[in-house]
Amino acid sequence: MSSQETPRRPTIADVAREAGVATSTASVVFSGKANVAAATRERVLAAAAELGYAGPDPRAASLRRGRSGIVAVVLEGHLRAAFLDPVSTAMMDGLTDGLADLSAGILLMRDEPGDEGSAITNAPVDAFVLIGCSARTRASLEVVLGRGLPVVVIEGDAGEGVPRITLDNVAASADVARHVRDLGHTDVALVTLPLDTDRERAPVTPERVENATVDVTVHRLAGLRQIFPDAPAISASGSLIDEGVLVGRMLLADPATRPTAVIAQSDLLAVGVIRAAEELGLRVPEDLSVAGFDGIEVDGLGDHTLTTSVQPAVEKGRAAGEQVARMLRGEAGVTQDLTCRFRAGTTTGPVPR
Amino acid sequence: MSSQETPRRPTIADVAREAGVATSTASVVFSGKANVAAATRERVLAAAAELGYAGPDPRAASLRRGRSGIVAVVLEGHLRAAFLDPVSTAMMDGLTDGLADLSAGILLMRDEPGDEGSAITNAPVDAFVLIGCSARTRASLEVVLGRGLPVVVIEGDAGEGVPRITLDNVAASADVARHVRDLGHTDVALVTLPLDTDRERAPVTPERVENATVDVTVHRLAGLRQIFPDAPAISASGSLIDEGVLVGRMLLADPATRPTAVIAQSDLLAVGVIRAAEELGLRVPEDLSVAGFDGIEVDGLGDHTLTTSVQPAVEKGRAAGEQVARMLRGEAGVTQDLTCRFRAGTTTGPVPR
DNA sequence: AGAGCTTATCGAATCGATTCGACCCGAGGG
DNA sequence: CCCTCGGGTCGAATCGATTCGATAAGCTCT
Repeated sequence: MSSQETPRRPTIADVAREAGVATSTASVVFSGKANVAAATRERVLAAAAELGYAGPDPRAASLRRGRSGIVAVVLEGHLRAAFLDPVSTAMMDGLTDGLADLSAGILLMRDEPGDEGSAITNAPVDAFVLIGCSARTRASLEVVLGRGLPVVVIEGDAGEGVPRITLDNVAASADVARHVRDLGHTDVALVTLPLDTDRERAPVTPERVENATVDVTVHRLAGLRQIFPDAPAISASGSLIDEGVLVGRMLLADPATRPTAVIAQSDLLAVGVIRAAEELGLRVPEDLSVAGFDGIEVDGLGDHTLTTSVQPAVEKGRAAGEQVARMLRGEAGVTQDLTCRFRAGTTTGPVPR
Repeated sequence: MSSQETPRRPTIADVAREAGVATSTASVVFSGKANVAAATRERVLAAAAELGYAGPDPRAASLRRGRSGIVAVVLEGHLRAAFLDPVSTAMMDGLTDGLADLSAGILLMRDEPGDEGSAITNAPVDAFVLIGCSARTRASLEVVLGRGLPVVVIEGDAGEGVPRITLDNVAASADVARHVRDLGHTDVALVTLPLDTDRERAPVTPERVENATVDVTVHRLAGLRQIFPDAPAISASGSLIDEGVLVGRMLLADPATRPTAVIAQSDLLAVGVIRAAEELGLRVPEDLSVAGFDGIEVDGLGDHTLTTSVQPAVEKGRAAGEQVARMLRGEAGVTQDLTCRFRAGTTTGPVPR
């Protein structure tokens, strides 16, 4: 009303006073948690409009309610990297779905090295979804559990009491390897995901496996090694086509030591290997069989369909979202093991004679 | 100490009592905003450990502080789509950089159709970054402004008083077109980004341009049309390689009407067009010149370097972040116009004779 | 030793909303 | 005609921490 400058934004108390009702009544008008006479509602709304009140302050509301409506998703590494991976994006999609009825927002954060002052300790969130499982993620887990918030871990082991969403990585990898073996291949090379946060691109040695911190990598490797116990392996520094090309060149450069089949732990890596093979004039699958893992749609494969194990990426995210929703309702979270489905493609074939 | 069940999480008051200090002192121990004797700090920390107190509740802190440490990023469309676009991800990267000294988290949200109860009205955030500019984004803008929070708009016009981060899309597009014209091309086709939220893949007509709601598309088109006023154009339904392939097929299928050059409004689309050309047995750039926009790294282009205009995507995000940081410090936000840099690649060449 | 400081700690107000029990009043039932 | 029931509204407590001004204690300097 007065054109004096109003130093601060109006509060619900201001609105209530203007409308001549109690603040509790005004509050109820906005939250709709109780019956309010139509006339009263009108007056409150009018007063709000008058004062330029844009609704309850979410900060205050979340304090009182004990809920902020935000779920944190903690990924390792640069945010950008996470989203270059189609599996991650598919998962995020599923996650938003799974959280839909909470109408919760998703707060992305990386697991920062610095424990103190980290976003993980300070963010006003209701629950956490941890993705992947590096040593760093484990450290983050401590912090999160300390805050007493619900946690769901995707693709990682968080210890007792923390629900997980996992894949049958071992069995699915073994399926892929078995398919390759059944085609007659014995001279097989493996391309693994990063073993640890160092992400070194280098041959995989027993001691490196011993010290590996990324469970997915280790599990898939175990599955592959069930079939090919002695296959040489090189770890890539990330799940990228370009990485696959680099590793592919390492594996295929020397005709003398060239394997007849390469199994990669991700489709992107597999595509890279195929590209490296093409560079070297090798035909796939006539000269070289290549298999991947994930079952994503990959651009640029020509007419090929990648032989791979299709993981339920969207489903993974959705499951995580649903567990979070459950836990926020006070029910116990449940660990879910999702299964991959083997898909024979056109990138694998019989051993060249 | 007692193994009685403690119904609720300890508060800072509990810790203070246990340590025998005032809550204000305990608070200061955690925030570090004032000097505390080492001995006192120890006692408080010990008490906290004893009680399992994991630090101040961020909800309460954000109420009191008036800051939640979260910045909302509003994108249009599915979150997933945003992350399939390398430009978006680069921008997000820059944004996190720009916000670094705020140590703020980023809350992703879509501009939901439903105004009420939307995340946009209820999220406890300190500021907003709006990306793109559809009609929906404009609607979101209203809500945000109503909340009186700082807003920065990337690639869109938000009206007076709202700082923008923009590109010289018109001039940069004209540069690309000029390069193509200087190579002698007169028979040029354009591939545009979506014109509106319908994202229809269809020939661009004057009335469609008239009703277009996506500023970027319109501006880039204007730049291209400065040089090629009559060039036919087809709008893609998104910035994706696959879309480029589809549109490319439409443009190139009929040898009779086939242009000698195609200018796409994004690199991904350009790559798609190149792929479509290769499908049809056309050589690039001998038979067909293709240019893009964005200057991203694209996988799978072989030895080609795309002719394009390189936009400062990371810088765009960083600039937005910095403006947000400024506004939160109470200074006025400043509109920034960033410029693209033309890059001649190997995908454009002289007109085939 | 007293004036003038700095340092450590305390109390109390405050941030802005939500929510629960109490209260009022008119309508319906016995 | 009295009593009960329930819709509508109000007061006041509460959520958990931050912060500012006040107070007390310890020191230096003359």
